[in-house]
Amino acid sequence: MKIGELAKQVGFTVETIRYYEKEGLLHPALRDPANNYRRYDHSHLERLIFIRRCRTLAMTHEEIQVLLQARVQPNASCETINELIDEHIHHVQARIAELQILETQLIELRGQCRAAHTTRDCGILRELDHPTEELTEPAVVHSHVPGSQCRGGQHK
Amino acid sequence: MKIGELAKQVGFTVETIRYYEKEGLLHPALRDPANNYRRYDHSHLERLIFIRRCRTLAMTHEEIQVLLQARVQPNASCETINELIDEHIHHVQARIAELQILETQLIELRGQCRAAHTTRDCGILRELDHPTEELTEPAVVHSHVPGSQCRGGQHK
DNA sequence: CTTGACCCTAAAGCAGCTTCAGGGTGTTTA
DNA sequence: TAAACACCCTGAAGCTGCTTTAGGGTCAAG
Repeated sequence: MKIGELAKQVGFTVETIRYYEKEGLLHPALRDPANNYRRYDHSHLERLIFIRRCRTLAMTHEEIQVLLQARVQPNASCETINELIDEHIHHVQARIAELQILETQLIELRGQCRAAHTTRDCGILRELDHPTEELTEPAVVHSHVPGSQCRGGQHK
Repeated sequence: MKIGELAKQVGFTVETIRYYEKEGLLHPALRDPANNYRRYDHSHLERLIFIRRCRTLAMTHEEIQVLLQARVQPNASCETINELIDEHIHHVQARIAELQILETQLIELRGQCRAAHTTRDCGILRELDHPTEELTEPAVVHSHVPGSQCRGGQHK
């Protein structure tokens, strides 16, 4: 099948599939000599479903690579896999904990200004200007789960 | 003071401070004519502390810009600020909910393989290969909070 | 024979930095 | 006085997982 069909079946965009090929997650497809279109078979589809499942579980490409490797070594121990999942769970849990602290702090902050005043008298701005003790600690330190690299202030 | 000193006082790296200047979060510093070094005063320090606090609370630069704007308009209504914080809280809460679903799914998955077998018999790989009903739904759809853009599989 | 749906590549964009390459400045110490 | 070392500068690339854009072929239907 062609890439559009594959995309539809598996629920990725065609761009994503091409991207996965470039990244080495998906084996390069054979090309139709006539027009250079990619041609896919059932094994590609299975692999993509596997990948999709892993991404749904917020695994990185690196983690997925490990699992894909393991998948083609039926006689190896699956301990690596268990450890990978365990670690991943820990990351997720750590992230949740961080965000819960963040939530608490934000609600506390929000409480500084219940009614609408002028910004001059806004308790929120005041709080942000002169951080209170217990609100000063970084809520979000670091993590590897969903989007850690992008947000969450780990200042140094 | 020079940038290194400022960095130490406020807890950012010098690179981050220069980056903030380039992004427009921080006003460009005056330069020492002798050597072109940046020179900072107390207002820069205050502004950076404000920014740091906001980043600790995982706000985007865009959100911080809004707050910084508001900060210099003492007579304006602070309703915008309240709304911004409220929305931010919602994002964080939504993100937590997503991650909790993810956690549940991962633990369920992990349960498929308690002892270490060969990968051939690994319940985890089996599950990833042939997704079960209730585990098929995307746990992480989207969000704007801490790192949404980077991770979390929103396939299409 | 043109319209529209599909395919291709390479490069840039997103967020918020960090790192690197390449090069000055300034103080201290041998 | 010269080397060593800490600090400053700029511009560009790298990180993650895609998405978007630009520019261009292929192919079936009307």
